[in-house]
Amino acid sequence: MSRSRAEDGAGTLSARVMDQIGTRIVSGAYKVGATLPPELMLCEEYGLSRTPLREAMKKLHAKRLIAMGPKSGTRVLPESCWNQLDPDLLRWRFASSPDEWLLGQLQELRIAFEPEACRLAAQNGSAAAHVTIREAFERLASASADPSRTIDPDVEFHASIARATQNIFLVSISAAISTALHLQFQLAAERETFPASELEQHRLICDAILARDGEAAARHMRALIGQSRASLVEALPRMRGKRRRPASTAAVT
Amino acid sequence: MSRSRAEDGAGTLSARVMDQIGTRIVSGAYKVGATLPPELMLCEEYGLSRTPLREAMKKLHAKRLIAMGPKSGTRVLPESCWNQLDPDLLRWRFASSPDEWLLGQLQELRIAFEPEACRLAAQNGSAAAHVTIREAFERLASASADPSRTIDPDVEFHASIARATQNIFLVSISAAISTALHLQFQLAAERETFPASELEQHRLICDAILARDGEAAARHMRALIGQSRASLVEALPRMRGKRRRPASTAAVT
DNA sequence: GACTCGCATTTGTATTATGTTTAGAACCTA
DNA sequence: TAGGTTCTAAACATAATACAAATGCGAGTC
Repeated sequence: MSRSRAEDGAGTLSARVMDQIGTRIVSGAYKVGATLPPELMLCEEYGLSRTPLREAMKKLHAKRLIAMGPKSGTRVLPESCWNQLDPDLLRWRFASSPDEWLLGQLQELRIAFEPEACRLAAQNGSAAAHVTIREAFERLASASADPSRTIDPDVEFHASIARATQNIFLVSISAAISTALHLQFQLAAERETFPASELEQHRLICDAILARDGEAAARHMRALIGQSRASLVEALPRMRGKRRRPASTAAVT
Repeated sequence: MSRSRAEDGAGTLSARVMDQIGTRIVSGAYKVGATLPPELMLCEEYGLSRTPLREAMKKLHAKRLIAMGPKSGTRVLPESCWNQLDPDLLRWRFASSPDEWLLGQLQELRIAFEPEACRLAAQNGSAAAHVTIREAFERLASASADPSRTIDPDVEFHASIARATQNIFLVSISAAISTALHLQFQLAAERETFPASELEQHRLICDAILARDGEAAARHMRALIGQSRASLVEALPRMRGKRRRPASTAAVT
């Protein structure tokens, strides 16, 4: 009975164990390609029975982090197989090493995704969806004095644009980006006030979408992401400067 | 012993049951928001014990199709929560109703990502990755006489571009797109020969990337996706013309 | 009528036993 | 010795059962 039953966050036992093992995989404690211990050994290590352990394994399997087979054991799949957009996986990544490389990867994803989302939101978005975007912007503007309170409206602003596209895939990707943005904004929340230039950029995006000018909205979104990155790289060195290289993303052809 | 043990495809029991229940959810047999039968009832219905059934449920949970709780039962989550890029989910969608709406959604996703992927592949791609792209193109060109044999090289062409970006998120999205493209190309494979204009467009993309001209590569990719869609909408009416509207993607604000 | 308490239902976890698959060793043959 | 075959056993896959925990819902009470 080494586990005090309340030390981890809430949720079921299988969810907590999935978090633990997932974190260990992402952090490299269980290396890619390696075979992790047999189930019975893991049961003993984490102090639980096979039922919840296997349910945790099946969830990791659904996220494509591991492969299981008789006799061969449970292997950690190469990172190129992982479902990198899974919110849980993103949480584990940010918890493990929110380094410059990860933020750069995220930046590239946003540059690909968000301008086009703006274009579609301007083109396809319903009037009600546009109102939601405007409301999120106004909540952001009214909270801009207190940076810690801008996180939620800022994330919601970007998410509401994605929803306005009426595209299920972009909405789904937006869920991943929202998770990552929330974690990223927490890193950058130490600044004293929300930068006025970024707020202005949000306003330009909002206005362009409501005017159904998709091209301008996309352009302003690109500018915002660029600004956001610039303000982040100067805030990042306050953290530990661990450096990670991909090393396996495009290795196996 | 109602189950003949070989009627379904290969794989574990939990995987097969996950496929069945997932298909039913996607097809609407289990409606969004509804509470599906208790576990013991499902066990009886599918003729198995709770252990593999729950493992299947946990995988659906990891894909965010369902939420489970004591007494409250197992509910089908709204589509906006689903991980729409999961390859399994895409398979179920195409099996259920590969209609014009779904292909339009996919088209929008591709327009958002593949041009930017081309730009990054031209900019960041290693020489080896570029060779891989060229090889995929050459396999495509040499098979262009027999459309059924162009499917795999064509999918591999797009996937190799994604890998060349060295961006884990784009590679992950590419896995979803590859699954969808494979299913989509099978629909369009009835044409007699691979269109010469599309092959030429592939060549332009390939050359632009190898010349590290990201802007041109992106432009040609946009053109290709447009052509691909045009050739598909005329091939689609041969299928049943079921019409589906989203109805819940952007409903809950 | 509102509030509390307890019951019944459903999921969550534990335990044990047995079946199935397959990597790897042992063995046999040419 | 090389090659293939068989065999074994380790590990996962499935089953069956029991109990614990949580919670929606209704009965009972104030």
